Amino acid sequence: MNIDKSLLSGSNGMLILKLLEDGDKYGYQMIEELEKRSDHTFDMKAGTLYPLLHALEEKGWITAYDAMAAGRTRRYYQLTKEGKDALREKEESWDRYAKAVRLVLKGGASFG
Amino acid sequence: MNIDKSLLSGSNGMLILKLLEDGDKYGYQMIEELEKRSDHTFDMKAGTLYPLLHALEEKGWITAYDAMAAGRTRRYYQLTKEGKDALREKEESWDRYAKAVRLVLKGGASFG
DNA sequence: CACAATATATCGACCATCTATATATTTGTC
DNA sequence: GACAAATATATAGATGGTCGATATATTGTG
Repeated sequence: MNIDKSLLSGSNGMLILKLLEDGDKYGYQMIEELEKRSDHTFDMKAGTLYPLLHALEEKGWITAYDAMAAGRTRRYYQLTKEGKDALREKEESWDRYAKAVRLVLKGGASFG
Repeated sequence: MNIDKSLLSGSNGMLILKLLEDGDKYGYQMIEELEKRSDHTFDMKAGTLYPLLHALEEKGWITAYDAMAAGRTRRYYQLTKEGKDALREKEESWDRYAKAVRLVLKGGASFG
């Protein structure tokens, strides 16, 4: 693929960045919101999310801070400027990819 | 994800099966047609395609036969009944997945 | 008090894909 | 006729994303 392949398998990164557009969130909350917002299609695993959050942090796309809530320390994540830019690019890549898949699935004769 | 994850990263299998719906094809031809039909978005590598074809063959979704064409022996692949069923399932999974991504990207407030 | 739900985290494994490489034939060009 | 480019198939090694399993600690419920 000549389009960002890390998105195609790794669309989870895009989805997490998207969630953070609405405001800071902690890990467990993201799993729940992703499930709700996807109409119960997505069920991201903790074993997927936390390594992903750390990877996004290393890229400088999100930053983390600890805060007390409900008598418990929670680790909140915030979208950075760079994260917003990355999100925009990933959304564009996704649109292109989804459109291309639709073209192939619509299929029939050859194009060109 | 509670939907067929092998599709999400591995949408290539679905796309190949789809191409074969139109008729038998050989490997190199599939790479070219995929590029044309996707409006030059997809550029599948030979190192991706051939292992994939062998995997699809092992699953019984396609069968292979050799034929002469242009003074050269080519290995053609044909979609089986099981392959057609698998394709239908993968298309449904793709629709669900793409719809869920759209929901998240449309985003904004929380859903129920 | 036990148990489920909440909350974060790491590890080992698997699988899809890529790059690089190998090999052979056909077509086009000088 | 020689050579390069395109055609055609194939495998090996590496990378990267995701999962299941596991660990740990707290909060709410019966």
